[in-house]
Amino acid sequence: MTQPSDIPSKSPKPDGRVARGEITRARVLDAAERCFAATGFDAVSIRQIAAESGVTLGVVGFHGGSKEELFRTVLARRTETLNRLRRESLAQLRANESVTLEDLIDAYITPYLDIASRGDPQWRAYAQLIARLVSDDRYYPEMKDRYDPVALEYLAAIAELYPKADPQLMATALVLTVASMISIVASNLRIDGLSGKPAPRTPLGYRKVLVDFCAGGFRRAIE
Amino acid sequence: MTQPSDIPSKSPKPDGRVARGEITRARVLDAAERCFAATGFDAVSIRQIAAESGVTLGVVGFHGGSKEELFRTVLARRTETLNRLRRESLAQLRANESVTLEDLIDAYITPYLDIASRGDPQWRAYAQLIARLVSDDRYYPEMKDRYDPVALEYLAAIAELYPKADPQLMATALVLTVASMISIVASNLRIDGLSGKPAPRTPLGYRKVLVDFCAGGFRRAIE
DNA sequence: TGACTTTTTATACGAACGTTCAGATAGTTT
DNA sequence: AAACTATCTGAACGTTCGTATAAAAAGTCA
Repeated sequence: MTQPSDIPSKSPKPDGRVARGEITRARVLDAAERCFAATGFDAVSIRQIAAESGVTLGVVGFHGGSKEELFRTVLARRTETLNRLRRESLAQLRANESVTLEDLIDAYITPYLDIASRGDPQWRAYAQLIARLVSDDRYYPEMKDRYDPVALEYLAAIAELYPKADPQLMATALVLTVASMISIVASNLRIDGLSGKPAPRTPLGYRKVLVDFCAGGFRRAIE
Repeated sequence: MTQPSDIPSKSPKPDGRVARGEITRARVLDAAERCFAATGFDAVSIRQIAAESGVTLGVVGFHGGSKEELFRTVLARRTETLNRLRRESLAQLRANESVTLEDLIDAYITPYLDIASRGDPQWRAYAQLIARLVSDDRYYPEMKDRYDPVALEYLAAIAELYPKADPQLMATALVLTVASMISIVASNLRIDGLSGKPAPRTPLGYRKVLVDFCAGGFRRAIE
């Protein structure tokens, strides 16, 4: 079930063979990703990560460095892929003649819903890890450099549709859009609780209502 | 500056005098509230809370019990007040002839923005603590019983305006509304980063754009 | 094969953790 | 004043934490 990861190995040998420890390293990072996503940085111990990845304690330090370094490595690992997906969605839209606000929001949101809904549990873990961090200003300086550039590209594209809109209102609307998007990934529980029926199983099941909500809110907020 | 707390003391003596340790207990709970809000449950040590409240280590245990108990006490302490504010807002609306969706959303989110913007740093801390917890399914079972009843009252009021709307879509829209509301309290930083200008200083400054966004999104999502 | 590098094991260290408690202190009641 | 209860102090307990490291094992290259 685990599809091949699209994360480049750190140091491939010139002849193409990966270094010996690369498999172990991936196992450690994957386990760390799952643990950090499940309970957050502080609640996870190196020993838990070691047990989860099936290696001994020292190996985690050998491949991951300090706990802080390990955490930042996990954070950084998949951002480029996610950014690329979002940029591709945007480029694809630009090929069309008429682009709506709904198209743009859908293009921004769907890659994230997509990876959170994939079969690959690692991508799901990463999506949940991000959801855990956005509510914490401690990690913003780090996230800023990784995610804001693409967000600004989308803001620029939206600004073409609404040239007279206040930039600050648009930035706020985008932040609210992201918060809505992430809340869907972070918790499926509450929607179940508030409506009688069981909610969709995967984040992708919320794609339509999410785009509706965010686009409707966005348009209303900036006018 | 610290205005009198509206939290009832635990065990007032029959003659009205508070028990001796009640002041200390409040100091401990306040300090715990600030610490938990700042960095989350796991990153805070009892010793930090003791230092923050200016008492010795044992006193924290004496008044707060175990760390888990202390945390749950802090969580529970202010919920009734917040629920009361929201119920009062709703009751005030019902006195009016015509109530709009905007009115209802404003009535729901304003008490929260209000306490997060107050001078009292303890209410601000509590608001941020809540923001930290909603993204964590571990605490949902606990939060559910405290907050969902009032949320359901608002859902019912909205349902009166839109009798034909799908309950599940409405529940989803409310969850997205709450997520938007909380994201404003959780982080002021990103909006600054995405627009050039500095953002409003307090959450209340976002009241209008937030109501616009959520009401516009809500109406669009359920139709 | 033997020298060399990379990886893994097993263990240890000091620090910090949550919790407990006997005894000191202070306030209240008789 | 004496007995009593509530509160606080200071120190200790056993555990777990992150990190470091010497030595063993495995793999690579001459």
